[in-house]
Amino acid sequence: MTKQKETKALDTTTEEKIKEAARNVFTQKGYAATRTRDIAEEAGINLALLNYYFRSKEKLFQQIMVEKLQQLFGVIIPIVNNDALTLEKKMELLAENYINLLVKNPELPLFILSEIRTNPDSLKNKIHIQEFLENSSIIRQFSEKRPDVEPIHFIASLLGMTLFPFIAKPILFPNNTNFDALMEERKKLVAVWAKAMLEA
Amino acid sequence: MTKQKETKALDTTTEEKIKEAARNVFTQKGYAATRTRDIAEEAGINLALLNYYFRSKEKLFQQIMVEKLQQLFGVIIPIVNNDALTLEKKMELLAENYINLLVKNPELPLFILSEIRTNPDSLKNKIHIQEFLENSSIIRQFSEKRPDVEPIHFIASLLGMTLFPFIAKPILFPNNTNFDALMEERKKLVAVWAKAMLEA
DNA sequence: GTCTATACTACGATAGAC
DNA sequence: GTCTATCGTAGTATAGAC
Repeated sequence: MTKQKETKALDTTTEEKIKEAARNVFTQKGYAATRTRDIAEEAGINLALLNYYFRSKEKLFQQIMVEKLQQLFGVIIPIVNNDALTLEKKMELLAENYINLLVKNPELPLFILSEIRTNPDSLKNKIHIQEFLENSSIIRQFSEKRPDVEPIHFIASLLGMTLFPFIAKPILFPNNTNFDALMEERKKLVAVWAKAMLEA
Repeated sequence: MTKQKETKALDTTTEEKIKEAARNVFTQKGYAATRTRDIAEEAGINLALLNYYFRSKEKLFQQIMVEKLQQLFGVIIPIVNNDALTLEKKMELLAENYINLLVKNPELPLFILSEIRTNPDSLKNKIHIQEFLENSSIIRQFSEKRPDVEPIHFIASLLGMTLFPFIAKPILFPNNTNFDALMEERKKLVAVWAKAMLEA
């Protein structure tokens, strides 16, 4: 039996502690406003250790960014490209699974969009959405049903309805009162409204 | 006759040159990643002059932020609260006027949302959307038509459909090809789809 | 692997001449 | 009002002891 790398109960290795702290600080303040000292402090370790493990602030950030991109797109890809699902079922699943993810990680979409804005290369060579979408099952199904409408309009509306409340949360829901409950009931609304758009 | 402050033909005073440069750099890179030296260079003036006119990076940023908030909300407020307009007409005007504004200033919504995220006080004491929305004409009209749905869901969907393509532009439209033409045709789509949502 | 101490650079801001 | 020169500090990263 080969020796496996041991994983501690709470995965509380130094490397993981730094990563966890980096997730918090980067997603809260953004790359530019984050100081490596903040991360070190939050991780409860010395600043030098951060560079020992990750070489630089930039390299550490890249790792977090890749993680977050996978989180955000990991939900959408298996649904959108599953030919076994009807278009209607796709919309239901997308709304439900996305909102589930976002209630747990409300800062996720704005983090990614903000960092891409500041540095468009965050995305380069990591995700190629356009080619992916063009050949996707959801696009084919939509075009069949609505050949008169450019499919990207529908995708943008569906994603907009789902993601926008989280993106604009500080503006639209500044007091945060029962935001989660609203999002819970929103799952059904998005599906219903998206279906209505199909016929209109 | 009192002496008026003279306005040069192209308003090319030093102060305005700095502000114009600040608009460009801040909206492109965000507050934290912006260096005052970049602004000075772009304005074609010396770094010291920036502080002479605006005292600090922070103060200069505040001025730009207020401008941008007025731009973004200036479009929405007169429509949303105009009792003379039907709900349907409001949706048409909102889509049309917002997209007109955003085609000219595509970076506007993501700039504001990103900066609020990094520093929520950017908004404090500047705009009170919640109180404003609660008493708005559009909310009353919607509640009358659809007492079964929390109105904020509808607002979020309408704004999401309109704003999201611009917020997610680098992801959804990375090649930028005929983006403007798509947005032009989107005006009608948003209105049609929003109306369909009213009945669903 | 982890720490202390420090090098080095970049940035915001100001002093002071013109 | 505008410039040059510079101060002070904060930030990333590394050297070297333990």
